[in-house]
Amino acid sequence: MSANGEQAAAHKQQQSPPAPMQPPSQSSEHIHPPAFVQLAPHPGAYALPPGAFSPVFFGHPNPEGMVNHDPNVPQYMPYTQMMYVYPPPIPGQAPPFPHPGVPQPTAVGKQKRKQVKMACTNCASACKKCDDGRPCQRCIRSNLASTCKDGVRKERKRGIKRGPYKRRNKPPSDDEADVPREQASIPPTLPEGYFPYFLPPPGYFQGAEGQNGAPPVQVPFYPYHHPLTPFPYSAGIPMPFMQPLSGQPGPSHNPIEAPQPPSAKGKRQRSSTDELSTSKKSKTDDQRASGTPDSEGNDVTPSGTEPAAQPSEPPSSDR
DNA sequence: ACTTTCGGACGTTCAATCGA
DNA sequence: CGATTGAACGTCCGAAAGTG
Ligand SMILES: [Zn+2]
Ligand SMILES: [Zn+2]
Repeated sequence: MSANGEQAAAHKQQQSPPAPMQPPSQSSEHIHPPAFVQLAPHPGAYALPPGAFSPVFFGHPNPEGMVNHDPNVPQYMPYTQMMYVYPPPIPGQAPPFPHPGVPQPTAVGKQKRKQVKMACTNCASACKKCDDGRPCQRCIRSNLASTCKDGVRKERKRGIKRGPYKRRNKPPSDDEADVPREQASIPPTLPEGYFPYFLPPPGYFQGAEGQNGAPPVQVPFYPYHHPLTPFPYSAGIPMPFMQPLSGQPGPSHNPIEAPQPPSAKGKRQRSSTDELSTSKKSKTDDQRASGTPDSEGNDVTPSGTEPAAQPSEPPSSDR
């Protein structure tokens, strides 16, 4: 199948993949009720993104749950660095709106899939996820390491006429017509140490809005660690998930969780003419003995020691 | 229940085309 | 000639079919 490039141009949305950056183990019973912190209006010179709130103090709701038991660290620590407070991403789910620390979903809230540059022949024929190692992890588990080798990429056809291209889009003219006015007010780059956690949609904090657009009085506080901004209470702290304050159907704001209609594809009938399966594989498969593949699609080793599957391809793309 | 197969969504590459 | 476009080509998700 992989050789057939005839694809319909219409890309229909597929089920959203599980959210990445899932902690190794997480249980819903670790969810804490949100604590609340007092907020103050943004004192700085930078405009807050719409919907962002600027807390002055951060505190862990439950000192028992703190990982940092350093007596020098106050239980309710003044956090002088400017931050925006938003609900954290819920493990296993995509955040209801963009969140740093979660790989940026596409505009429709979908996480981009990462592919290896070249799958081995075994994985390619099985249409399964490969990795950059040779032998790849899947072949190792399937005792196919001896036959694990790169496939040969076809040479692209040349001389194909393509017809006229669409008009090239000009560099955005002064009147950035496409940019919604609210977004245009957001500084393109926040100052160092600032990062928008979430931009809750309007009405997300139901009843929490202040009068005349004034900052809300209280918002739930969630410990969350951003890699660029050390946070005193970060690792190991279970993250409660934001629920709408009252009467709101929870996941409705999450575009990822938009209810998918039951599969529209018709039933697939198996064809007996199977050319790919001529190279028979042994009877092992990815998820075997590994429980389930992790959210990223990386196979998880039984021992739970992820074999550093992604050797982080060189940032420069060949060209 | 587990394994295998594979339809099709979607990511990547790169030749054709465009515009300066 | 560099930038952009967009289709060819590729990976692999996820569900159905097969198997014991
Ligand atoms: Zn492989
Ligand atoms: Zn392999």
